[in-house]
Amino acid sequence: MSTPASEMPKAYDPEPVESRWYGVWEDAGSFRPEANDGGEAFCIVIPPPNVTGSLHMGHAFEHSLIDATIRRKRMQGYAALWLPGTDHAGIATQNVVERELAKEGLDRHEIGREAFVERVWEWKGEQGGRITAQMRKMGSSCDWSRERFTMDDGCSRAVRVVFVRLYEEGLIYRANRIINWCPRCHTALSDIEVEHEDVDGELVHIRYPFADGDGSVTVATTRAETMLGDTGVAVHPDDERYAGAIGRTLILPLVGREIPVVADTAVDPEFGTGAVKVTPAHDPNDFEIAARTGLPAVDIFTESAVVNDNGGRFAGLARYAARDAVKEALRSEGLLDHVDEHRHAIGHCYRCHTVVEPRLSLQWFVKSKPLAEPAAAAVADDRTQFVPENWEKLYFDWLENLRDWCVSRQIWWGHRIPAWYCRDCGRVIVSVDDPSSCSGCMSADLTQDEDVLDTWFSSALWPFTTLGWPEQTDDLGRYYPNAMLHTGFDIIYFWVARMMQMGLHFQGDVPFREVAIHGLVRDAEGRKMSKSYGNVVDPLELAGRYGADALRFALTRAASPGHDVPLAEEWVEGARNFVNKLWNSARFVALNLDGRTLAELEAAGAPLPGEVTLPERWILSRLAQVTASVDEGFERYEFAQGVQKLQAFFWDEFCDWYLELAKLPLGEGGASRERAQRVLAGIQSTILRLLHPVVPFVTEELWDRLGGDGRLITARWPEADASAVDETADAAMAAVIEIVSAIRRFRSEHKVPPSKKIAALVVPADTAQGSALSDLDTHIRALAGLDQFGVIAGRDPQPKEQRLVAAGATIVIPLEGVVDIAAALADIDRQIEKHAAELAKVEAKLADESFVTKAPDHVVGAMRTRQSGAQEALTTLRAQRDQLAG
RNA sequence: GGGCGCUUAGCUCAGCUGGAAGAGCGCCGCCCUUACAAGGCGGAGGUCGGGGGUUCGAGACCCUCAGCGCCCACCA
Repeated sequence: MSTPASEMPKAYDPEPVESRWYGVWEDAGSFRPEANDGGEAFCIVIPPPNVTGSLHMGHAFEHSLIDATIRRKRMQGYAALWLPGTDHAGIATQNVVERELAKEGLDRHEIGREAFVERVWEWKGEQGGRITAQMRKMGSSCDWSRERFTMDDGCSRAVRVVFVRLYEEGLIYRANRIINWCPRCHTALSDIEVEHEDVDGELVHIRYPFADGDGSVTVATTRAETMLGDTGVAVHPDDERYAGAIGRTLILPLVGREIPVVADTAVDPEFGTGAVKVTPAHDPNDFEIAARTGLPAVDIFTESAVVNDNGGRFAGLARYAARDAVKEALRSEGLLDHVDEHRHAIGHCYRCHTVVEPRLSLQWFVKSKPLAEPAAAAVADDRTQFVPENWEKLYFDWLENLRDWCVSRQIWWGHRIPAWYCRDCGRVIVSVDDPSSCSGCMSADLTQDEDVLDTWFSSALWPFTTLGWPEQTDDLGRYYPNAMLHTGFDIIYFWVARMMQMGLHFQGDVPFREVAIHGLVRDAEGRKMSKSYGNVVDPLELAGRYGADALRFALTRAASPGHDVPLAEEWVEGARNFVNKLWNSARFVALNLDGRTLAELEAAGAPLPGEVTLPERWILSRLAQVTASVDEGFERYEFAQGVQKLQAFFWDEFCDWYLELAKLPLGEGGASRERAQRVLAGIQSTILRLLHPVVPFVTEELWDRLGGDGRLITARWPEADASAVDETADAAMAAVIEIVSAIRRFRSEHKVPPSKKIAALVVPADTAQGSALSDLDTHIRALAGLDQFGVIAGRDPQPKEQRLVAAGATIVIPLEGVVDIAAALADIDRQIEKHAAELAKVEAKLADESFVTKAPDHVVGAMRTRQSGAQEALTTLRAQRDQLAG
């Protein structure tokens, strides 16, 4: 023991404890799986946070779950590995550094690509350690010797190997397609990087006159400015209204271009006017119509969504200014038919929230089908299971409707695409290593593709690149597939589904056996934490004030798969109180161990000396049950269930009842004291170990002070001792508790001061109860504040006595000098009322013929027991009432 | 337009296979009882969103309505 128990302060102070242990653990190598070398592998890779970010509440929550999972597995003897790392977060990080540059009045284009990337690496160097330092503060038990970064050498090489392999397999290709373009970030985005939002817009109806001057066709559009890029108008081939129009030529207003009317079945005759303006460069549908009907594409926007020279006199106008100008011009030419209100969804960039522009451009794509099908199958046949299962449906739906993934980004921070173009022969060379000459014409005049890959491309490889792939390392063999993954539902598409695809394709097996989905951390009112609400809480700040353990406890106590977690400061305060209670229970135990350690007493173990008492049998029985159920809760990631059960057991049963009851045998000395010490030690030790995955710091500290085996607490995960379960003891103690509570209630209701000792006699429900009560008479006297207590076989109602019915027993309390008759009568009337209501309810049930015949015997039997119990209670109480009233 | 989820005590939520309504926080009394006032003891508070149905029995299962939330969607 490092500190004598007598020096334990009354109030637990987390600060010195939490700042001490992390280093000890790390120095001992206890976060390395090698600490359990012979054990079965159990690996979780971290969902890599942004390298330049800082720890927010969502991380704190997720990490609490991962850490609880990994610490428990470690205690169970697994070679448990929590593999940490960070993500380069392409667009996000680039944006941050660009803002830094802007403060200096600089633009990335001014300093050039090389200098800019250098700048980002510098930034990463300065900021990169922050989040990992914060994780240490929170107690996350990562193996930092294996820490990775998505852009470190190994991961970068892996990305190239994957890209080349997919390219050679025909699963990566380059094509001119309509992609989602962010005019602020100046890059393409994948479909899921676009967030749709309903907005009130307009449906503008424009007349396009025929070239021959004979009439016009009216088209409807939500984006009037794109008419500048129209190269045709499409109608449904069966639409009689336009039967004569197909093949005729229209004059595009404001531009003057001659454009044809074409027929295409993609047109919905019901919508708008049934005639669609076709803008192949700025709308995916139109692009496809154009592809089928041979219409050309005219790009009218710059990369910033400003009208370019193809827009004629509108050139130089930003897209919304152009929209107004186009409408105004059409109006003045009398071609603006009318404008309807129209609510529709428009896409925004998920990084900067700018409205996304569909844009025709040359990009790299990953073919989806061949990768998606095996990924769906692996979940369908349970090689990977989602917890809770209902997220699987979402996963399947997404994979089924997956379109090819645009993976090229026009930014500078990221994995540069390993493709080179030969200036001489135009050949495309895709290669893991930088080529020095063209593989076709041998020319040395090569230029590398300017684009980088989507950040999620490297994330998709995380479960195996972090283990050393493409090298066939020992870690890869040992820890792939990962045991499981903890992550949020918001990145099932971005990340989970893609890891499944890549893992299956490149490793031939799923990346993890289970995916436990957690919810969002919300505030006390259930609102999402966000800057705009101003309800964002800093986890480090809370941990600083209440302890990392308290924050972890508060989060874990509410965590159940798939569900959001509300968090208010009061909850954390409550968790802090819990930790303090734990501290003090240990302090009590420590003060009563005669300088011995938990380990010594546990080793002394069974058989316990002397005769094992009811409270001892009971608490050991309860411990066994609770251990089993906590273990099961953790195993199923039902942390809330496990933690709440443990909390209730520790506080309500162990502290409130057993510790109080133990004070007597501890005072008796001899075998009684020895026995109580061993029981206390066993329970305290088990509680510490069960709690350790959730509140590692305080439990380690207490183990250090009381444990005494010179080892860290991580040694053993407790197993439930099924043989300790003792239902007889459970029932007997339940009765004792009920009887003591009844007497306490009586005292409290009649304001009998604690200093005033009263007497009580109990007529037990049966002989077993009777002997339990007799055995515990001293305890009961202490707990209920009695100076006299006795168990008697029977007693007729007498004047100046009160009767309480509890657990089938009758408690007799002399009233003389304690409570006046009127108050006692009122008390009895309340009890009579309660039991009469119970009897009425039960008898109504038993009078129901179909209940008695159809319900299972044990249910009917239980009902009969309740009936006789209520009847007896009423008989007793009424007789007593007559006595008092008479 | 599809899909998912939620509606239980003042607040946030548990209630797994249908058999006497729970926790934490808050609230109201009484207590510094030598582990803990960050505590102890006692208490109040719910016709489980509405309406149907299945069942001997429904907070739990089915249908339906209402309200809220989230995700997906290239009808211009």
